[in-house]
Amino acid sequence: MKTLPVSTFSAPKGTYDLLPPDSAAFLAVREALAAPLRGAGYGYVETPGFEHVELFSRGVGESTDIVTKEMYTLTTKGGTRLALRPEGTASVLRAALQASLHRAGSLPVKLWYSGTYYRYERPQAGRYRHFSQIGAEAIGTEDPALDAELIILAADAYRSLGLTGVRLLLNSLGDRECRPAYRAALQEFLRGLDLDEDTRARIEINPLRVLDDKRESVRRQLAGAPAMSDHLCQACKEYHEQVRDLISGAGVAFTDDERLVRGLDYYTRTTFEFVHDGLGSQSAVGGGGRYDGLSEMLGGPALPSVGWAVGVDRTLLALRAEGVVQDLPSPTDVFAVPLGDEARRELFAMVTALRRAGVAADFAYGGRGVKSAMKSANRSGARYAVVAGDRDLAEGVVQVKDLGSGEQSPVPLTAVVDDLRRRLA
RNA sequence: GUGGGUGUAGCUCAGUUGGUAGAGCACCUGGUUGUGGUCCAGGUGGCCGCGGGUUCAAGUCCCGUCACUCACCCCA
Repeated sequence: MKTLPVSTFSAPKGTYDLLPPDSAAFLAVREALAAPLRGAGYGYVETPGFEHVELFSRGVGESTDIVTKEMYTLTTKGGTRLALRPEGTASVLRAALQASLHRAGSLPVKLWYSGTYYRYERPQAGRYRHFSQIGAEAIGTEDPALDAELIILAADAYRSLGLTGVRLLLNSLGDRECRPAYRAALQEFLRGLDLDEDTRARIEINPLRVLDDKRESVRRQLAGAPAMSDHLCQACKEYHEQVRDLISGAGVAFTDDERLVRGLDYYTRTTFEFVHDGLGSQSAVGGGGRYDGLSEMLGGPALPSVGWAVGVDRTLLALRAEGVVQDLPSPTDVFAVPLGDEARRELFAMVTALRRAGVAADFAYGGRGVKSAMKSANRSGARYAVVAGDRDLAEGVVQVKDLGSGEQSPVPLTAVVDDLRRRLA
Protein backbone atom coordinates (compact mmCIF):
# COMPACT_ATOMS: atom_id res chain seq x y z
CA MET A 1 0.00 0.00 0.00
CA LYS A 2 1.19 3.43 -0.89
CA THR A 3 1.37 6.38 1.44
CA LEU A 4 -0.88 9.03 0.01
CA PRO A 5 -0.11 12.75 0.13
CA VAL A 6 -1.21 14.45 3.33
CA SER A 7 -3.98 16.23 1.48
CA THR A 8 -5.80 12.94 0.96
CA PHE A 9 -6.77 10.01 3.18
CA SER A 10 -5.92 6.38 3.02
CA ALA A 11 -8.04 3.51 4.27
CA PRO A 12 -7.53 2.74 7.97
CA LYS A 13 -5.19 -0.03 9.05
CA GLY A 14 -6.60 -3.49 8.61
CA THR A 15 -9.29 -2.47 6.13
CA TYR A 16 -9.45 -2.98 2.40
CA ASP A 17 -11.25 -1.53 -0.58
CA LEU A 18 -12.93 -4.01 -2.89
CA LEU A 19 -12.31 -2.89 -6.44
CA PRO A 20 -12.90 -4.27 -9.93
CA PRO A 21 -11.95 -6.72 -11.19
CA ASP A 22 -11.42 -8.50 -7.84
CA SER A 23 -14.76 -7.35 -6.51
CA ALA A 24 -16.52 -9.56 -9.07
CA ALA A 25 -14.83 -12.62 -7.59
CA PHE A 26 -15.89 -11.49 -4.14
CA LEU A 27 -19.52 -11.18 -5.19
CA ALA A 28 -19.40 -14.58 -6.84
CA VAL A 29 -18.04 -16.21 -3.69
CA ARG A 30 -20.69 -14.57 -1.56
CA GLU A 31 -23.38 -15.72 -3.94
CA ALA A 32 -22.06 -19.28 -3.99
CA LEU A 33 -22.13 -19.40 -0.20
CA ALA A 34 -25.62 -17.92 0.02
CA ALA A 35 -27.28 -19.99 -2.70
CA PRO A 36 -27.47 -23.30 -0.78
CA LEU A 37 -29.02 -21.50 2.19
CA ARG A 38 -31.76 -19.93 0.12
CA GLY A 39 -32.48 -23.37 -1.29
CA ALA A 40 -32.90 -24.82 2.20
CA GLY A 41 -35.53 -22.53 3.61
CA TYR A 42 -33.32 -19.89 5.17
CA GLY A 43 -34.65 -16.32 4.97
CA TYR A 44 -32.49 -13.26 4.67
CA VAL A 45 -31.98 -11.13 7.78
CA GLU A 46 -30.07 -7.86 8.10
CA THR A 47 -29.20 -6.28 11.42
CA PRO A 48 -27.47 -3.00 12.34
CA GLY A 49 -23.72 -2.59 12.12
CA PHE A 50 -23.65 -1.62 15.79
CA GLU A 51 -25.48 -2.83 18.87
CA HIS A 52 -25.53 -2.16 22.61
CA VAL A 53 -22.25 -3.27 24.12
CA GLU A 54 -24.07 -5.53 26.56
CA LEU A 55 -25.42 -7.71 23.76
CA PHE A 56 -21.91 -8.86 22.97
CA SER A 57 -20.42 -8.79 26.46
CA ARG A 58 -23.23 -10.99 27.72
CA GLY A 59 -23.81 -12.96 24.55
CA VAL A 60 -20.31 -13.64 23.28
CA GLY A 61 -18.83 -13.77 26.78
CA GLU A 62 -17.09 -11.40 29.19
CA SER A 63 -13.96 -13.51 29.24
CA THR A 64 -13.43 -13.80 25.50
CA ASP A 65 -10.73 -11.91 23.64
CA ILE A 66 -13.39 -10.64 21.26
CA VAL A 67 -15.09 -8.75 24.06
CA THR A 68 -12.15 -7.84 26.29
CA LYS A 69 -9.77 -6.48 23.71
CA GLU A 70 -11.09 -6.65 20.18
CA MET A 71 -14.34 -4.71 20.24
CA TYR A 72 -14.69 -1.23 18.79
CA THR A 73 -16.83 0.62 21.31
CA LEU A 74 -18.22 4.13 21.43
CA THR A 75 -20.42 6.24 23.63
CA THR A 76 -23.15 8.34 22.06
CA LYS A 77 -23.86 11.93 23.04
CA GLY A 78 -26.72 10.61 25.13
CA GLY A 79 -24.39 8.24 26.99
CA THR A 80 -25.43 4.99 25.32
CA ARG A 81 -22.58 2.50 24.98
CA LEU A 82 -22.45 0.92 21.56
CA ALA A 83 -20.12 -1.53 19.84
CA LEU A 84 -19.45 -2.25 16.19
CA ARG A 85 -20.57 -5.83 15.74
CA PRO A 86 -17.68 -8.30 16.13
CA GLU A 87 -19.79 -11.28 15.01
CA GLY A 88 -23.26 -12.07 13.75
CA THR A 89 -24.98 -14.66 15.92
CA ALA A 90 -25.81 -12.47 18.93
CA SER A 91 -27.34 -9.78 16.70
CA VAL A 92 -29.40 -12.23 14.68
CA LEU A 93 -30.77 -13.96 17.74
CA ARG A 94 -31.51 -10.56 19.30
CA ALA A 95 -33.42 -9.50 16.19
CA ALA A 96 -35.39 -12.74 16.11
CA LEU A 97 -36.30 -12.44 19.78
CA GLN A 98 -37.23 -8.79 19.44
CA ALA A 99 -39.58 -9.55 16.56
CA SER A 100 -40.87 -12.69 18.30
CA LEU A 101 -40.13 -14.73 15.18
CA HIS A 102 -40.08 -17.84 17.38
CA ARG A 103 -43.76 -17.30 18.16
CA ALA A 104 -44.86 -16.10 14.72
CA GLY A 105 -44.44 -19.40 12.93
CA SER A 106 -43.13 -22.90 13.24
CA LEU A 107 -39.71 -23.69 14.60
CA PRO A 108 -36.92 -23.64 13.74
CA VAL A 109 -36.60 -20.06 12.57
CA LYS A 110 -34.05 -20.32 9.78
CA LEU A 111 -32.14 -17.18 8.86
CA TRP A 112 -29.10 -16.31 6.78
CA TYR A 113 -27.15 -13.07 6.69
CA SER A 114 -24.23 -11.37 5.03
CA GLY A 115 -22.32 -8.39 6.27
CA THR A 116 -19.16 -6.81 7.53
CA TYR A 117 -17.80 -7.28 11.05
CA TYR A 118 -15.22 -5.43 13.06
CA ARG A 119 -12.50 -6.53 15.42
CA TYR A 120 -9.53 -4.56 16.66
CA GLU A 121 -6.62 -6.91 16.03
CA ARG A 122 -3.18 -6.67 14.48
CA PRO A 123 -3.85 -7.24 10.79
CA GLN A 124 -2.09 -10.04 8.96
CA ALA A 125 -2.75 -12.43 6.11
CA GLY A 126 -6.41 -13.39 6.21
CA ARG A 127 -7.14 -11.25 9.24
CA TYR A 128 -8.64 -7.80 8.91
CA ARG A 129 -10.17 -5.30 11.26
CA HIS A 130 -13.09 -5.08 8.88
CA PHE A 131 -14.06 -8.38 7.35
CA SER A 132 -16.96 -9.97 5.59
CA GLN A 133 -18.95 -12.99 6.67
CA ILE A 134 -21.93 -15.00 5.55
CA GLY A 135 -23.79 -16.76 8.28
CA ALA A 136 -26.75 -19.00 8.95
CA GLU A 137 -28.71 -19.67 12.11
CA ALA A 138 -31.45 -22.20 12.86
CA ILE A 139 -33.20 -21.03 16.00
CA GLY A 140 -35.47 -22.82 18.45
CA THR A 141 -35.05 -26.51 17.72
CA GLU A 142 -32.86 -29.20 19.20
CA ASP A 143 -32.38 -31.80 16.52
CA PRO A 144 -29.15 -33.38 15.35
CA ALA A 145 -30.49 -33.26 11.79
CA LEU A 146 -30.43 -29.48 12.00
CA ASP A 147 -26.76 -29.43 13.03
CA ALA A 148 -26.09 -31.81 10.17
CA GLU A 149 -28.07 -29.74 7.70
CA LEU A 150 -26.01 -26.64 8.38
CA ILE A 151 -22.71 -28.47 8.17
CA ILE A 152 -23.72 -30.11 4.89
CA LEU A 153 -24.86 -26.79 3.41
CA ALA A 154 -21.51 -25.18 4.18
CA ALA A 155 -19.56 -28.16 2.86
CA ASP A 156 -21.62 -28.15 -0.35
CA ALA A 157 -21.02 -24.41 -0.78
CA TYR A 158 -17.26 -24.89 -0.57
CA ARG A 159 -17.47 -27.74 -3.03
CA SER A 160 -19.56 -25.71 -5.47
CA LEU A 161 -16.79 -23.13 -5.52
CA GLY A 162 -14.29 -25.79 -6.53
CA LEU A 163 -12.41 -25.86 -3.23
CA THR A 164 -10.85 -29.21 -2.45
CA GLY A 165 -8.60 -28.31 0.49
CA VAL A 166 -11.27 -27.49 3.04
CA ARG A 167 -11.29 -29.89 5.99
CA LEU A 168 -14.01 -30.19 8.58
CA LEU A 169 -13.11 -30.51 12.26
CA LEU A 170 -15.83 -31.69 14.60
CA ASN A 171 -16.24 -31.82 18.36
CA SER A 172 -18.84 -31.75 21.10
CA LEU A 173 -18.47 -29.41 24.05
CA GLY A 174 -21.16 -31.03 26.16
CA ASP A 175 -24.06 -29.23 27.78
CA ARG A 176 -25.01 -27.75 31.12
CA GLU A 177 -25.32 -31.28 32.54
CA CYS A 178 -21.90 -32.62 31.76
CA ARG A 179 -19.67 -29.64 30.97
CA PRO A 180 -19.22 -28.37 34.57
CA ALA A 181 -17.70 -31.67 35.75
CA TYR A 182 -15.40 -31.79 32.75
CA ARG A 183 -14.44 -28.18 33.26
CA ALA A 184 -13.45 -28.88 36.84
CA ALA A 185 -11.43 -31.96 35.88
CA LEU A 186 -9.66 -30.00 33.17
CA GLN A 187 -8.88 -27.13 35.52
CA GLU A 188 -7.33 -29.51 37.99
CA PHE A 189 -5.13 -30.96 35.28
CA LEU A 190 -4.11 -27.58 33.88
CA ARG A 191 -3.19 -26.11 37.26
CA GLY A 192 -0.44 -28.71 37.50
CA LEU A 193 1.27 -27.58 34.29
CA ASP A 194 4.11 -25.14 33.75
CA LEU A 195 2.38 -22.21 32.04
CA ASP A 196 2.78 -18.46 31.67
CA GLU A 197 0.73 -15.97 33.65
CA ASP A 198 -1.86 -15.21 30.95
CA THR A 199 -2.54 -18.87 30.38
CA ARG A 200 -2.85 -19.55 34.11
CA ALA A 201 -5.46 -16.82 34.31
CA ARG A 202 -7.30 -18.41 31.41
CA ILE A 203 -7.49 -21.71 33.32
CA GLU A 204 -9.74 -20.05 35.87
CA ILE A 205 -11.88 -18.07 33.43
CA ASN A 206 -12.20 -20.31 30.38
CA PRO A 207 -10.14 -23.49 30.73
CA LEU A 208 -11.41 -25.09 27.52
CA ARG A 209 -9.66 -22.48 25.48
CA VAL A 210 -6.28 -23.51 26.85
CA LEU A 211 -6.75 -26.70 24.83
CA ASP A 212 -6.72 -24.56 21.71
CA ASP A 213 -3.23 -23.16 22.38
CA LYS A 214 -1.01 -23.62 19.36
CA ARG A 215 2.35 -23.16 21.03
CA GLU A 216 4.48 -26.28 20.91
CA SER A 217 5.59 -25.95 24.55
CA VAL A 218 1.96 -25.89 25.65
CA ARG A 219 0.77 -28.58 23.26
CA ARG A 220 3.33 -31.04 24.59
CA GLN A 221 2.01 -30.61 28.12
CA LEU A 222 -1.58 -31.07 26.96
CA ALA A 223 -0.92 -34.61 25.79
CA GLY A 224 -2.53 -36.24 28.83
CA ALA A 225 -5.34 -33.73 29.29
CA PRO A 226 -8.77 -35.13 30.09
CA ALA A 227 -10.94 -35.32 26.98
CA MET A 228 -14.46 -33.96 26.73
CA SER A 229 -15.55 -37.11 24.93
CA ASP A 230 -14.86 -39.12 28.10
CA HIS A 231 -17.04 -36.80 30.13
CA LEU A 232 -20.05 -36.38 27.83
CA CYS A 233 -23.37 -37.30 29.40
CA GLN A 234 -25.51 -39.94 27.71
CA ALA A 235 -27.76 -37.39 26.02
CA CYS A 236 -24.81 -35.44 24.56
CA LYS A 237 -23.10 -38.65 23.47
CA GLU A 238 -26.17 -39.85 21.57
CA TYR A 239 -26.78 -36.45 20.07
CA HIS A 240 -23.21 -36.20 18.81
CA GLU A 241 -23.34 -39.72 17.43
CA GLN A 242 -26.40 -38.84 15.38
CA VAL A 243 -24.81 -35.70 14.01
CA ARG A 244 -21.78 -37.72 12.94
CA ASP A 245 -23.93 -40.37 11.27
CA LEU A 246 -26.00 -37.83 9.38
CA ILE A 247 -23.09 -35.91 7.91
CA SER A 248 -21.28 -39.13 7.08
CA GLY A 249 -24.42 -40.29 5.33
CA ALA A 250 -24.32 -37.15 3.21
CA GLY A 251 -20.79 -37.97 2.14
CA VAL A 252 -19.22 -35.11 4.06
CA ALA A 253 -15.88 -36.11 5.51
CA PHE A 254 -14.77 -34.84 8.91
CA THR A 255 -12.12 -35.28 11.55
CA ASP A 256 -12.91 -35.61 15.23
CA ASP A 257 -10.90 -32.98 17.06
CA GLU A 258 -10.92 -33.11 20.85
CA ARG A 259 -8.97 -29.87 20.93
CA LEU A 260 -11.49 -27.87 18.93
CA VAL A 261 -12.77 -25.15 21.23
CA ARG A 262 -14.25 -22.00 19.86
CA GLY A 263 -13.46 -18.54 21.13
CA LEU A 264 -17.03 -17.62 21.90
CA ASP A 265 -18.52 -18.72 25.19
CA TYR A 266 -22.01 -19.49 23.96
CA TYR A 267 -21.29 -22.78 22.25
CA THR A 268 -22.66 -26.07 23.57
CA ARG A 269 -22.59 -29.61 22.18
CA THR A 270 -21.79 -29.58 18.45
CA THR A 271 -18.90 -27.34 17.42
CA PHE A 272 -17.12 -27.41 14.11
CA GLU A 273 -14.61 -25.52 12.08
CA PHE A 274 -13.82 -25.57 8.38
CA VAL A 275 -10.08 -25.12 7.98
CA HIS A 276 -7.75 -24.53 5.04
CA ASP A 277 -3.97 -24.53 4.89
CA GLY A 278 -3.55 -21.76 2.35
CA LEU A 279 -4.33 -18.79 4.58
CA GLY A 280 -0.96 -18.07 6.12
CA SER A 281 -1.12 -18.38 9.86
CA GLN A 282 -4.91 -18.32 9.90
CA SER A 283 -6.68 -21.57 9.23
CA ALA A 284 -10.43 -21.17 9.77
CA VAL A 285 -12.50 -20.35 6.72
CA GLY A 286 -15.72 -20.99 8.58
CA GLY A 287 -17.00 -22.24 11.88
CA GLY A 288 -19.92 -22.57 14.16
CA GLY A 289 -21.87 -24.78 16.45
CA ARG A 290 -24.81 -25.17 18.73
CA TYR A 291 -25.67 -22.50 21.27
CA ASP A 292 -28.55 -23.81 23.34
CA GLY A 293 -28.16 -21.34 26.19
CA LEU A 294 -27.67 -18.07 24.36
CA SER A 295 -31.32 -17.05 24.13
CA GLU A 296 -31.73 -17.32 27.90
CA MET A 297 -28.49 -15.40 28.42
CA LEU A 298 -30.08 -12.59 26.44
CA GLY A 299 -33.24 -12.71 28.52
CA GLY A 300 -35.27 -14.75 26.07
CA PRO A 301 -37.03 -18.11 26.37
CA ALA A 302 -35.21 -21.42 25.97
CA LEU A 303 -34.42 -21.61 22.27
CA PRO A 304 -31.83 -24.25 21.45
CA SER A 305 -30.13 -23.15 18.23
CA VAL A 306 -27.28 -23.87 15.89
CA GLY A 307 -25.45 -21.81 13.29
CA TRP A 308 -22.24 -20.97 11.50
CA ALA A 309 -20.35 -18.13 9.91
CA VAL A 310 -18.07 -18.29 6.88
CA GLY A 311 -15.42 -15.68 6.10
CA VAL A 312 -15.99 -14.42 2.57
CA ASP A 313 -12.54 -12.85 2.21
CA ARG A 314 -10.88 -15.92 3.67
CA THR A 315 -12.76 -18.18 1.28
CA LEU A 316 -11.49 -16.01 -1.55
CA LEU A 317 -7.93 -16.42 -0.21
CA ALA A 318 -8.42 -20.18 -0.08
CA LEU A 319 -9.55 -20.18 -3.72
CA ARG A 320 -6.46 -18.20 -4.72
CA ALA A 321 -4.23 -20.52 -2.70
CA GLU A 322 -5.63 -23.52 -4.56
CA GLY A 323 -5.34 -21.73 -7.88
CA VAL A 324 -9.04 -22.19 -8.57
CA VAL A 325 -10.09 -20.02 -11.47
CA GLN A 326 -13.65 -18.87 -11.05
CA ASP A 327 -15.89 -18.96 -14.05
CA LEU A 328 -17.10 -15.38 -14.06
CA PRO A 329 -19.46 -14.19 -16.77
CA SER A 330 -18.23 -11.25 -18.83
CA PRO A 331 -19.74 -8.01 -17.59
CA THR A 332 -20.37 -6.90 -21.16
CA ASP A 333 -21.85 -8.76 -24.15
CA VAL A 334 -21.95 -6.01 -26.75
CA PHE A 335 -19.76 -2.94 -27.16
CA ALA A 336 -20.88 -0.10 -29.43
CA VAL A 337 -18.38 1.96 -31.43
CA PRO A 338 -19.91 4.99 -33.20
CA LEU A 339 -18.17 7.05 -35.90
CA GLY A 340 -19.55 10.54 -36.06
CA ASP A 341 -22.45 12.37 -34.45
CA GLU A 342 -25.29 10.66 -36.30
CA ALA A 343 -23.94 7.20 -35.42
CA ARG A 344 -23.45 8.34 -31.84
CA ARG A 345 -27.16 9.06 -31.53
CA GLU A 346 -28.23 5.85 -33.26
CA LEU A 347 -25.88 3.53 -31.39
CA PHE A 348 -26.57 5.11 -28.03
CA ALA A 349 -30.25 4.40 -28.64
CA MET A 350 -29.34 0.85 -29.67
CA VAL A 351 -27.35 0.32 -26.45
CA THR A 352 -30.32 1.45 -24.39
CA ALA A 353 -32.61 -0.90 -26.34
CA LEU A 354 -30.17 -3.80 -25.87
CA ARG A 355 -30.04 -3.22 -22.13
CA ARG A 356 -33.81 -3.10 -21.93
CA ALA A 357 -33.84 -6.41 -23.79
CA GLY A 358 -31.54 -7.90 -21.16
CA VAL A 359 -28.28 -7.74 -23.09
CA ALA A 360 -25.30 -6.29 -21.19
CA ALA A 361 -24.07 -3.49 -23.41
CA ASP A 362 -21.52 -0.69 -23.21
CA PHE A 363 -20.57 2.25 -25.34
CA ALA A 364 -17.37 3.99 -26.49
CA TYR A 365 -17.64 7.19 -24.51
CA GLY A 366 -15.34 10.14 -24.82
CA GLY A 367 -15.25 10.40 -28.58
CA ARG A 368 -11.79 8.98 -29.16
CA GLY A 369 -10.52 7.39 -32.35
CA VAL A 370 -11.87 4.11 -33.72
CA LYS A 371 -8.71 2.26 -32.95
CA SER A 372 -8.83 3.30 -29.33
CA ALA A 373 -12.56 2.56 -29.15
CA MET A 374 -11.99 -0.94 -30.55
CA LYS A 375 -9.34 -1.45 -27.91
CA SER A 376 -11.91 -0.58 -25.26
CA ALA A 377 -14.32 -3.01 -26.89
CA ASN A 378 -11.71 -5.73 -26.65
CA ARG A 379 -10.93 -4.98 -23.00
CA SER A 380 -14.59 -4.95 -22.05
CA GLY A 381 -14.75 -8.67 -22.69
CA ALA A 382 -17.70 -8.21 -25.03
CA ARG A 383 -18.35 -10.95 -27.58
CA TYR A 384 -19.60 -8.52 -30.20
CA ALA A 385 -18.72 -5.00 -31.25
CA VAL A 386 -21.19 -2.92 -33.20
CA VAL A 387 -19.48 -0.37 -35.43
CA ALA A 388 -21.33 2.21 -37.52
CA GLY A 389 -20.62 5.47 -39.37
CA ASP A 390 -22.39 7.63 -41.94
CA ARG A 391 -21.55 5.15 -44.69
CA ASP A 392 -23.44 2.35 -42.92
CA LEU A 393 -26.33 4.45 -41.73
CA ALA A 394 -26.88 5.68 -45.29
CA GLU A 395 -27.63 2.03 -46.12
CA GLY A 396 -29.63 1.52 -42.91
CA VAL A 397 -27.17 -0.98 -41.45
CA VAL A 398 -24.58 -1.35 -38.69
CA GLN A 399 -21.51 -3.59 -38.73
CA VAL A 400 -21.64 -6.43 -36.19
CA LYS A 401 -18.21 -7.82 -35.48
CA ASP A 402 -17.53 -11.07 -33.67
CA LEU A 403 -14.58 -10.15 -31.45
CA GLY A 404 -13.53 -13.77 -31.10
CA SER A 405 -13.27 -14.67 -34.77
CA GLY A 406 -12.87 -11.18 -36.22
CA GLU A 407 -15.70 -11.78 -38.68
CA GLN A 408 -17.85 -8.81 -39.45
CA SER A 409 -21.14 -8.46 -41.28
CA PRO A 410 -23.74 -5.74 -41.89
CA VAL A 411 -27.08 -6.02 -40.07
CA PRO A 412 -30.09 -3.74 -40.61
CA LEU A 413 -30.26 -1.20 -37.79
CA THR A 414 -33.91 -2.05 -37.19
CA ALA A 415 -33.06 -5.73 -36.64
CA VAL A 416 -29.81 -5.46 -34.71
CA VAL A 417 -31.24 -5.84 -31.19
CA ASP A 418 -33.08 -9.06 -32.06
CA ASP A 419 -30.12 -10.30 -34.06
CA LEU A 420 -27.69 -9.85 -31.16
CA ARG A 421 -30.13 -11.36 -28.72
CA ARG A 422 -30.31 -14.47 -30.88
CA ARG A 423 -26.56 -14.71 -31.24
CA LEU A 424 -26.02 -14.43 -27.48
CA ALA A 425 -28.81 -16.79 -26.46
C1' G B 1 0.21 -5.68 23.06
C1' U B 2 5.31 -8.43 21.44
C1' G B 3 8.85 -9.72 17.59
C1' G B 4 10.87 -10.07 12.26
C1' G B 5 10.86 -8.30 7.08
C1' U B 6 10.04 -4.57 3.31
C1' G B 7 9.34 0.68 1.35
C1' U B 8 12.43 2.93 -6.15
C1' A B 9 7.14 4.42 -12.32
C1' G B 10 -0.04 2.47 -12.20
C1' C B 11 1.85 -3.08 -11.23
C1' U B 12 6.16 -6.69 -10.48
C1' C B 13 10.98 -5.53 -9.48
C1' A B 14 16.62 -4.36 -10.85
C1' G B 15 20.00 -0.56 -9.28
C1' U B 16 27.62 -3.06 -8.41
C1' U B 17 33.02 -0.54 -3.65
C1' G B 18 28.29 6.03 -2.39
C1' G B 19 29.12 9.39 -8.48
C1' U B 20 23.02 12.37 -9.86
C1' A B 21 17.13 6.82 -12.31
C1' G B 22 16.37 1.58 -15.18
C1' A B 23 13.65 -3.10 -17.15
C1' G B 24 9.25 -5.93 -18.10
C1' C B 25 4.08 -5.40 -17.98
C1' A B 26 0.26 -1.62 -18.25
C1' C B 27 -1.08 3.13 -20.44
C1' C B 28 -0.99 6.91 -24.72
C1' U B 29 0.33 7.97 -30.04
C1' G B 30 1.66 6.29 -34.82
C1' G B 31 2.50 2.27 -38.57
C1' U B 32 -3.92 1.30 -40.87
C1' U B 33 -8.81 8.45 -44.74
C1' G B 34 -13.59 3.48 -40.46
C1' U B 35 -11.59 -1.73 -36.71
C1' G B 36 -9.42 -4.69 -31.20
C1' G B 37 -6.74 -9.10 -29.55
C1' U B 38 -0.29 -10.42 -32.62
C1' C B 39 3.92 -7.43 -34.39
C1' C B 40 7.05 -2.83 -35.03
C1' A B 41 8.39 2.35 -33.75
C1' G B 42 7.88 6.38 -30.54
C1' G B 43 5.99 8.59 -26.02
C1' U B 44 3.73 9.91 -21.00
C1' G B 45 4.91 8.65 -16.25
C1' G B 46 9.65 8.82 -10.25
C1' C B 47 10.38 14.74 -3.81
C1' C B 48 13.90 6.43 -4.69
C1' G B 49 7.83 6.56 1.99
C1' C B 50 8.98 11.03 5.19
C1' G B 51 12.56 13.84 8.45
C1' G B 52 17.42 14.45 10.06
C1' G B 53 22.79 13.06 10.01
C1' U B 54 27.75 11.64 7.68
C1' U B 55 30.07 13.13 2.86
C1' C B 56 32.64 17.20 -2.28
C1' A B 57 28.55 13.78 -3.53
C1' A B 58 23.23 9.45 -0.60
C1' G B 59 18.20 5.36 -3.96
C1' U B 60 22.82 3.26 -1.71
C1' C B 61 25.79 4.43 4.83
C1' C B 62 23.76 5.96 10.07
C1' C B 63 19.58 7.60 13.32
C1' G B 64 14.51 8.60 13.83
C1' U B 65 9.61 8.27 12.08
C1' C B 66 5.45 6.60 9.29
C1' A B 67 3.36 2.94 6.28
C1' C B 68 2.85 -1.85 4.54
C1' U B 69 3.71 -6.90 5.55
C1' C B 70 4.60 -11.67 8.08
C1' A B 71 4.47 -14.21 12.68
C1' C B 72 3.03 -14.62 18.11
C1' C B 73 -1.86 -14.08 20.20
C1' C B 74 -6.94 -14.66 18.63
C1' C B 75 -10.52 -16.01 15.15
C1' A B 76 -14.17 -15.92 10.06
